[in-house]
Amino acid sequence: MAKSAHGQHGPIPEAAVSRLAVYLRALSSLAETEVTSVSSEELAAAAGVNSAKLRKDLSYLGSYGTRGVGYDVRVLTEEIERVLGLTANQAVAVVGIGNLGHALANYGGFPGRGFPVRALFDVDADLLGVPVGGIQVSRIEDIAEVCAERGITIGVIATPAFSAQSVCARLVSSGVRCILNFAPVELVVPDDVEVRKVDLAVEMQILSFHVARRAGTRAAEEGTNGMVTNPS
Amino acid sequence: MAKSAHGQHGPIPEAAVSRLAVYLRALSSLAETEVTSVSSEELAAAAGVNSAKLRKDLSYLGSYGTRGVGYDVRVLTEEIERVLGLTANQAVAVVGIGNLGHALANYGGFPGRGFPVRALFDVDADLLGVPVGGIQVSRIEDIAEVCAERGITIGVIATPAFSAQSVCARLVSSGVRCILNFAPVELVVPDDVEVRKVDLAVEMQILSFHVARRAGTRAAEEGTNGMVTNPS
DNA sequence: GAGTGTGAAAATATTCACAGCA
DNA sequence: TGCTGTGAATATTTTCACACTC
Repeated sequence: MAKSAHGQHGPIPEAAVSRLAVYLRALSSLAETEVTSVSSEELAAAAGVNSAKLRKDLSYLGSYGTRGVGYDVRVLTEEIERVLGLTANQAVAVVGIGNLGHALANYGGFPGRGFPVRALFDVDADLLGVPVGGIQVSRIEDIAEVCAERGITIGVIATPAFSAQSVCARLVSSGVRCILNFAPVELVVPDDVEVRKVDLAVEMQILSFHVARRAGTRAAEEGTNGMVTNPS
Repeated sequence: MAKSAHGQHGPIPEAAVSRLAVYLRALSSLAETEVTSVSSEELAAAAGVNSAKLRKDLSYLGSYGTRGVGYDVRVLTEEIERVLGLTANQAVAVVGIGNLGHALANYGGFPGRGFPVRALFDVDADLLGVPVGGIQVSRIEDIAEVCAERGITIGVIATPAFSAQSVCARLVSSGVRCILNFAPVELVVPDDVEVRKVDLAVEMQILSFHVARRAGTRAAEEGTNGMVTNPS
């Protein structure tokens, strides 16, 4: 068997995957300027990570840089896109056309292209057939049919919490294997389905923790009292 | 010095903090039923993690369970809220009242209470003074004044990428130390400012990677079936 | 008996630091 | 000389497994 000099070596660590998308955006910005080559130092700065981590992450893809020079913007972009599976377009369905669903539908293809929204679903009869962002809203009951018809591969759940699990089940039984969940519940899915959750309340609470901690720390350092229990 | 049996022992690992908020929601659901006590096993299932991890996470807060019994829902809820700093309400400002900003403003306090939206900002003159979700939109130039006036502690950036950094700078110089960023850029902030980023394109791309990988794996295994890929 | 709390082990992830190539 | 690619060292996170308490 001929061994290629390029190509993915082994499984890419999850943590690295989630940063590849970030590098990709940084590369896009560069591509818009006249820059054709970047060093790990520069790209890392643009992506907000340190350069050793960036080089390590890229090393999982293979060897696409040039020692003493850096990375070719075009080559690296294409390589990351290939690894992330962005060469084939994924068709997206958004379920739940409330405030958030509306916003998502109007994003029109999700920033960073490659993710055209191709179907919208809601229970609200008043919305049926109404075009949002150029796409008509279909009935939840028709998820299976419409998803099959339009080749949906990614489902976005933007419904209230109480209906998220049932919507999810419908999507899964329609063959959707990737789900982005904005509803504040833990979805139960088969092993071969990938779910990612975006939870605004959780993000806010994490921020809240950091404000609180900082305030506590500051009070402690203030010399006088504080709510501090932190024995360091 | 009297040593309390309770209270936080040391610094709480970042990974644990980000799950506390998830446990909190699971606890809220339980509180709505008549359940007053849960085991780590049950709570872990509701939160989508394994029970060892949950127990370890909770152990960073101190010892709030009862051996042989479990955790008191009320007590644990209060403890997590205290640690996350949810006892004091954080006032939120949303900057950029486009599709997404609109949706965020209408959330009205962010699910999971404790985060009332108290200010909205946009550059669009047509929006000035228009109430969205009950709050009037103010001018970006007035960020400093309005934030001080309303005691804003958390800023949410929902502007286009090109204005995110300048909006961020305004928020920071107005004293805001926590930022939730929806714009697809890496914000540069002083060390004492905490930024969390929510990036829909990145989430989609990570999902895309998993579809691609699955498809690849399946193709490779075609013939001899089995979901076994793990070379252990 | 049942289920927490936690050291110790294993797995992951990050950072260092430098050999090796353009 | 300059910068990549990567083993080795370190730090963090997860998991195990069991002593301990109710």
